[in-house]
Amino acid sequence: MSLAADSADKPTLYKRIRADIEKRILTGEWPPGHRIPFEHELVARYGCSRMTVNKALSELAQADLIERRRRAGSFVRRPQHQSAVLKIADIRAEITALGRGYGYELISRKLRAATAVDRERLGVRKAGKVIAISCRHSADNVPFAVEDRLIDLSSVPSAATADFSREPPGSWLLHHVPWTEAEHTISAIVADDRTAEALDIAIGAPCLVIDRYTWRSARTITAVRLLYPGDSHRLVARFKGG
Amino acid sequence: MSLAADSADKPTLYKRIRADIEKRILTGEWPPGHRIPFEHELVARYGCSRMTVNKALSELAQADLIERRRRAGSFVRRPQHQSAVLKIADIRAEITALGRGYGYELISRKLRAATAVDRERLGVRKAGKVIAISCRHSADNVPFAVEDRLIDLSSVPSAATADFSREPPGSWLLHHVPWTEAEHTISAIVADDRTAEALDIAIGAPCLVIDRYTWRSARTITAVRLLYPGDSHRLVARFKGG
DNA sequence: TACGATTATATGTCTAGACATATAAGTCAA
DNA sequence: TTGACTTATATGTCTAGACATATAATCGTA
Repeated sequence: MSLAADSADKPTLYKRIRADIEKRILTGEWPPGHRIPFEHELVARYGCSRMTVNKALSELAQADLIERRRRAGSFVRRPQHQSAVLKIADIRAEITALGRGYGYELISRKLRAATAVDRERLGVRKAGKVIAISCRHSADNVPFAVEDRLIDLSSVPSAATADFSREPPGSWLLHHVPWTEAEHTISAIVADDRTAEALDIAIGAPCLVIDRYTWRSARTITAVRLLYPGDSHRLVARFKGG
Repeated sequence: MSLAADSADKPTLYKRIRADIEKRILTGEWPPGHRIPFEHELVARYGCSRMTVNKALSELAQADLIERRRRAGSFVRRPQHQSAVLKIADIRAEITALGRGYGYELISRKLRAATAVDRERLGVRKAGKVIAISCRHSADNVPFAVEDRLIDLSSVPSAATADFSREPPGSWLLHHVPWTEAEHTISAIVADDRTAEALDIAIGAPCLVIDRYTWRSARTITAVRLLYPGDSHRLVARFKGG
């Protein structure tokens, strides 16, 4: 019944208040829509100032666990946006993390003025230079994914001199272009003859396709298409809060 | 040069401070590793109390945009975990949001004691009752996805009396089971004869597979496998933060 | 009954202090 | 040079107030 935990704690008071409330929400004791105690009630219960309680509630609100409404109170939020955190690591890091030997092979690299197709793929209007890269990643010498990438040189001029024969472009970009936004589109296809050969699978075998479009501050950086053998590779996403 | 915006603003001061800093980070003006001004410097710059600055910085820290280190200062964070927010809406909501007509068809519903296969799929040890559901979702009368679901009745007893002939189990669960965690595995297969018929596609056509495993507080709730036609359906994920 | 004005109230923001604490940096001795 | 000790400092938390503001509830009126 009592909110306050009397045990001697290391965590600070506002963190304890936040954890207490979070626990009640996560266990379902306070279901979506439930009104949590008013600030002044929590102040009385924990014997602290309003700012301390306010900090705890503000953080819960920032984490979308509760919703605060003036005059009405604070309420447990309904699982609103069913979303998942999809971990799409840099492929080299991903393979290394699995404890497998990473292999990289540059198939082609072309620096050219952007064609109409390039511009459409990057979603830009102005003509400029681009780098088109095709490469293959492998794990323990087994093909893992083939990559087909376009980099907008006007956004990332330094890419022109990067050595993509040794370092995969995804890894290079990750370390040279900070704070990007991206959009992923996931779909499935069956392997055509070229894809089948590159991935060493049968023609007609299923492939998982990830199209990623990356930008920073409304500025296109790169567009990439990744093809994985569909039956071997798995994307794992964990989500919380829905 | 000046951090302060002199224009008459609606937003409160701490929000303006936060936005100012966020902008500098997102534009790359303050790259990863850059030390942002000390609290006392911002206090001087904005002419406010330390608590106001502290609130702005605390929120940036909670959003993982900056890292705060005692005695050292606050630093722009490196794009650390390459992750994406994958929106996987409830299928009915997803189709409705697209402005298309939603159709639902219950194929089978069985209430049974959990078999060994069921227990393994749910990741539970104890035997108990489960509901096995097979159903199909359609958009404008075109098959959209087929669903094969298992619900652990010991976790969700009320599911036993739910009417799944009219409401899809995913929607029902979303509204009756709050705050869950889930793990998604995405892969690709080619359609076998049964799948091909259910989705009205050719045998051997690509299919996108989502396996979702949902629990709450270490308690399994449901395991579901969704099959989408691979060339028509697209999962879109946006991510932000490196 | 329906609508408009008033009021009460919970949250939102802010201040000017305080003490705690982790730790970078400097100091000094072995 | 290395290690141990000290100190300065930036952040972390907290208080006891204040006024602002959105809005649910109430009351009065058409």
